[in-house]
Amino acid sequence: MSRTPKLSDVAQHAGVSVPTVSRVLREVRNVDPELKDRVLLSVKALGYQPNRLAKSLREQRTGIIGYLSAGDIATFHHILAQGIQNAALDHGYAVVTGHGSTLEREMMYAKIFSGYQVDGLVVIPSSTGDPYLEELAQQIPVVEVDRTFGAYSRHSVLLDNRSAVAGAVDHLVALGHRQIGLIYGNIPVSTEVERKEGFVDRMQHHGFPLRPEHLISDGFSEEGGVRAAHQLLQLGEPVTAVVVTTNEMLAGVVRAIRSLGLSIPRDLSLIGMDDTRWVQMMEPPLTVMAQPAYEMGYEAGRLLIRSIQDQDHEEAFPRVRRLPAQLIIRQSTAPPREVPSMST
Amino acid sequence: MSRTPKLSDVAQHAGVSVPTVSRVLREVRNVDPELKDRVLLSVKALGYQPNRLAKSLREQRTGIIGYLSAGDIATFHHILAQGIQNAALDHGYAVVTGHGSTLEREMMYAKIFSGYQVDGLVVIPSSTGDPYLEELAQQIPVVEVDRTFGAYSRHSVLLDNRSAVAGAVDHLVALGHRQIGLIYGNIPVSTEVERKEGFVDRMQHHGFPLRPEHLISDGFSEEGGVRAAHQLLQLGEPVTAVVVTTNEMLAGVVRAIRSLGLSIPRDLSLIGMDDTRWVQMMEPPLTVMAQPAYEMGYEAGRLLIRSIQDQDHEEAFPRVRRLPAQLIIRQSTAPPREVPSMST
DNA sequence: TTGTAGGCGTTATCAC
DNA sequence: GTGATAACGCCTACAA
Repeated sequence: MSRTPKLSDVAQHAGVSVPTVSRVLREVRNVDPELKDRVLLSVKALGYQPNRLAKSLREQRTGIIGYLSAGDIATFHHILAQGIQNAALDHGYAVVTGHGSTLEREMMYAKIFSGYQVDGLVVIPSSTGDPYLEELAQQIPVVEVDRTFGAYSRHSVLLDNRSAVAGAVDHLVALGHRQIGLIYGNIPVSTEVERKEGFVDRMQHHGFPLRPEHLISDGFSEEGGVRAAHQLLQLGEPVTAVVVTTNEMLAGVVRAIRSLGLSIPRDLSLIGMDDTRWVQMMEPPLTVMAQPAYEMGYEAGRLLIRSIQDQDHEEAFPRVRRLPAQLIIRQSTAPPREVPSMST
Repeated sequence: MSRTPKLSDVAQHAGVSVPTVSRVLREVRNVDPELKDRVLLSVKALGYQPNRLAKSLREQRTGIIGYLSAGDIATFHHILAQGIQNAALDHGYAVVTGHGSTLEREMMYAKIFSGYQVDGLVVIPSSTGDPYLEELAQQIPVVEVDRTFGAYSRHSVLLDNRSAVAGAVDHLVALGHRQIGLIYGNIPVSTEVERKEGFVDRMQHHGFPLRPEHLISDGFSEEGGVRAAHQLLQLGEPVTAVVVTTNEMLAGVVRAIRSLGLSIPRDLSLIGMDDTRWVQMMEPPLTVMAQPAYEMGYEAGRLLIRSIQDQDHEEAFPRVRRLPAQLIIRQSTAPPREVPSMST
């Protein structure tokens, strides 16, 4: 007998045929109760565990989904991954994970996933031009999460970025701010594009003239945030409030504000994105738009699995699912100071 | 022809036999250069991709390793996971991930990994009594990382917890502190045990009398940190410095210190564990013992894969690999204030 | 050097 | 209701 027992071992032990054991285990068709008992006893006795590999090969489906993340290593994407994990677990799938924030790595993982015959893929895309991913997307369902380029998949689970930023703007406007700046990342990813557009739209909705110099984009990093903040805050006509679209840049903005000797929220109101711990522990705790990271992950996993199991009715599915952000008001936002040059 | 081309399709296309194609692709044995070219051309033409499932079934090894994490969702374990991912990628393995911080989920994942025939497993154990994990560990190599119960595996990659805490103590002692408190988690996990022991040993090494009331343990959470800090700081004979063994509790300790109106480091020096962003963004930035999270993950992955590929020489391997922490001095530690009651 | 045959562990199709 | 038999895609003898 081999190292681990297989169906034929159980069959021999129980004195029945291999297919009978298989049928008992899968509870398919009727099996004589007595034989069934004998089989189950033998399974217990031998400690039989089914081999998913053989099952997968035979059934032409692995029960594995891929998760390819190009996200940064901050908390948001980690929590999102938990959501996917749990959705998979709840539906009997396993997750093989890859992390690739460059096109090269994304391509490597696309090949790997393809080789492992994953049944579907959740992806936070890093680029818009991965030929392997495109090919994969034609063979199996792919769900984009967090960001989209619209190229790979028919389905996506995204934040309602426009509403999120609009909510931030509304909050600041209600406090009395009129000169509001936006700091965002300069890479053409959907989140950044939508957040910027949402900002512009909402400012116009409120009838505020839009000053191009109040929209600053820079690198998607802490350093980018530092540079953008310096640029924005050293204008002749400074803003009284700033919205920052990414957590990474937010950290840089905070550092810059400190180094300029400005006080939050006395001199400047600040709204960030993503409710991480440091945002809560800071002095003062920051007002942010919180993303439902776990829910986004779970929803992406669930949508993918439904998509896998339902490939016929595919067309009926929604293509894009938007989840709302939540404004969490802390102490980094307050009414603007009276500006002497304007009030006198 | 089936949906995706297989070896026989390539063979037919190239006008050779199946094993020839296989041999060309695996670059094993000599193949006539002309046939080889024809085969490679056909592979390209058909877009053939090997099916790992069949390969795995045949070879009795999957090239998949499991990663079971019972870690929290803070940054440390996420970075560690990146290390494992990259070690796997570098050696041609894929990673299927599970997250289970309870015994129940740990058992579920152990079964899943077993079913997928993973070649090995890296685990941050959540408990000491998972029968499925124990069984799995007898069949495939298992490496514990971050913490150990010593029950599942012969190998582990851990922080040098004793030295880490000793370094923190030394730093505080050099600043002039004598009354140093320790706040640690009250669950019997190796990290907490070792850190506490390291603290006690080092205090005794310096010849300072150890006061039991200066060693406070509480729940492994922010709330636990709050409670522990209140308990420690409201003693008759208060400490001038505190070492906190976990990031979660550290957040609670900071909150408690603030609510008590104490100033860091004027009234109290503070050293934490784990160099996360919030620790850097805080006012003042905290002095911490930084863990080499990525390296720990990579090392665990590498050790596991070596272990998988080298099952014969297994015995020669080291059982425990300790990686050093690094003291990062920021502004939460300073000499203690002169205590009037003692100096006058 | 190349091809043929058999098997990895499972499920599906058919007789019985 | 049950048991042979074939097949999933690949690799490894062994024979040609």
